[in-house]
Amino acid sequence: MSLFVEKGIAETTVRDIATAAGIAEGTLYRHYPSKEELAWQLFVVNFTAIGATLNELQRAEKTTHAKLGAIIRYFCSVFEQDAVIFNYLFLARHQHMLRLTPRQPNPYLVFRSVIREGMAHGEIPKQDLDVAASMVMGLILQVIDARILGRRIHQGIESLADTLIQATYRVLNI
Amino acid sequence: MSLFVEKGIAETTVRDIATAAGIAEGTLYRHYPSKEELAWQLFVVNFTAIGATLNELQRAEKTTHAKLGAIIRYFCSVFEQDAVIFNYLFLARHQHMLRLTPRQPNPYLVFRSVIREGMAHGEIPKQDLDVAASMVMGLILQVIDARILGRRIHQGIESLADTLIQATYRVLNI
Amino acid sequence: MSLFVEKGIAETTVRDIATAAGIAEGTLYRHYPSKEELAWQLFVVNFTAIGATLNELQRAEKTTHAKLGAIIRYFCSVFEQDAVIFNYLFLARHQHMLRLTPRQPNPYLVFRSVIREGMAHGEIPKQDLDVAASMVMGLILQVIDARILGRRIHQGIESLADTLIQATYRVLNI
Amino acid sequence: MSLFVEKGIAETTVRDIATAAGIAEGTLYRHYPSKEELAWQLFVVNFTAIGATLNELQRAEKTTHAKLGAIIRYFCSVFEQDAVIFNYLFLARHQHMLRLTPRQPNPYLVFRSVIREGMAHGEIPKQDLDVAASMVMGLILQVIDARILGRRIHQGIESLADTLIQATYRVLNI
DNA sequence: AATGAATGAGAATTCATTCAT
DNA sequence: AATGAATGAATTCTCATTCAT
Repeated sequence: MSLFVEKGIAETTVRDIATAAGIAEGTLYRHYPSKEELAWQLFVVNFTAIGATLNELQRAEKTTHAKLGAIIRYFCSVFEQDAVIFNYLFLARHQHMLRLTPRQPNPYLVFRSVIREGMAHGEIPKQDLDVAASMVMGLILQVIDARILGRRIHQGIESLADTLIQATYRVLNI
Repeated sequence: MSLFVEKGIAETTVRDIATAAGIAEGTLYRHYPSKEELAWQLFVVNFTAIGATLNELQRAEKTTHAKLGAIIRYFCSVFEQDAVIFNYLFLARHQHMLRLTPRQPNPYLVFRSVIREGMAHGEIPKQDLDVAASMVMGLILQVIDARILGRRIHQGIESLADTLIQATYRVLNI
Repeated sequence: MSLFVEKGIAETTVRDIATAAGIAEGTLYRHYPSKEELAWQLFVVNFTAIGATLNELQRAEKTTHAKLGAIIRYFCSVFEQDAVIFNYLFLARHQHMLRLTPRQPNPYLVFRSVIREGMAHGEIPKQDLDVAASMVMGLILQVIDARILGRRIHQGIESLADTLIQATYRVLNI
Repeated sequence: MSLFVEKGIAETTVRDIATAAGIAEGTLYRHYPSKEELAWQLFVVNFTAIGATLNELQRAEKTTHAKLGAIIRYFCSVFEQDAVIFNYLFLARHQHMLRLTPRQPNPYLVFRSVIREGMAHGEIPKQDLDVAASMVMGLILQVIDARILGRRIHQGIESLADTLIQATYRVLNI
């Protein structure tokens, strides 16, 4: 993933990967049928793992307010701890999005369903669901991206999470 | 740009481009020294053009409120009229960001300076400038991106712009 | 010729030549039908010109001794004055030698015929004609080449010519 | 080397080489990083090998007279046995000469040092060292070259070596 | 199961030559 | 007659994948 993030997927060769992994080029093919499939596995495993965790987190909370807080806080901490995963998922998103099935856990869909339920229960004012979910995802992702790459943002992770949570409440008009 | 957006930059061959352009492969090299440079030119020309237009638009307005409205509205209209340009800029961003000089007009910096001035004039509550600018950019871009790619969002462009403007005001606590 | 000598014939492009000559690429084709033909013309014109001059010089002298002195002295002076020609002829020799007809004036053949006549008149001891001519050509060319390229040899042209003439006499056993 | 000698280095394609070698084009690049580097390796390996052998040969002899005889005789035999190598070194000389370091064994320098020592020991009359060495190299190389390419010289290798040795003694005034 | 040399299709790029202006 | 943009065949080189060891 580091290599894919640093150089881009197409620009990373199988030799690069094998060297970095300390194995022979041919050995890679014992684990993945192709470079393309490796990139996909890396994407889907991490993407769905985060989706699954987010889902558990939101289910553990009662109110929409608390659910949003929990999942945003998790978002911030997981990417603080593993910027490479965040960057990879961010980078590979467009290429792999279409291959995701609706059955697979999906962070975007977790946010979406939390917001949908919030609207259903009257905790969030009625509004276009996908617009709302996109706005929330966007403001969070962009800030994390800026923090990781742009080096502009120097807030601690705790206060950053709080900032994003408050902003999310305001965007959703909670 | 269409080809780059459809297939990805690395996946688009010079032959693809030449064929689509109705010229010979060698002819491309009379206009651009390499495929890489072509991708960069396509990026920088359009990116700075949008940056320059945004800057003019915000200067034509008095209040921060109006400035934000004008530039978000433009964002929505440009993507509506030139979805390919918008997508290309979105796609190529990570690859080319580092090569941009601070002198070149830059949409992100326009948003950032409007927010900075708003805070200076007391029109926007004091907050971390780059976090605020990132949140605003993020919520706008993600929604447009979802509309273009995800096919989830079907609102008309007019009401979408208004939605984004209102969300921006709320995020910034105006 | 400078370009051909500096970079090699294959490595010099028509664009290089046109630029150096201050003309357009297409214009070159008004003067020469191809780059290959240009290289050939450059070779044959200079090669035969030197051959013709050498022939006149040897005819103006009576004795083999004097003939050899005259043509070696000319060799030294012409290359002292135009190192580029020497280098070009030296460089292009192998490529173009086969295309020379026996009718065309040829420096090697002038040396050869002077030596042949010298042997016929008893001025030079009998020996293998082509071996003798090659040895003489070789010792002269290599020294001039070393002087031009290798920068090892710093003798003045006058004394160098004398040295080569004396060496030629000794090699031929005159 | 055969291909380079027959067609010239620039005129020989990687495909030609791979086909002649009975390997795939890509395989060549597992052995040499570029065609250019292949040409250089072919040059330097053979050039220094001959230089090293010449050096051993001259050290095995006591007198300058014997040293010159031994190295010239070797020159004649190596070209007889490996005309392709000889031709290749002759052909590639100008392109690669500048990349040779003074540390690498070098046939020219062997001749030069034998002559220098000969002058130091009074076995060869005092004269300009580099002029003398160039003349000797030139007369030998040109004859061998003529024999290989020009098809003019048909002497047996034994008598040719003797002829060149005697000519060398005369040129050096031994 | 691991290796890494070999493969060969396909990529970017070059450049001698042509030709409309 | 000169120009220089356009051409496209040919070239070098890359690299995902295969396969004998």
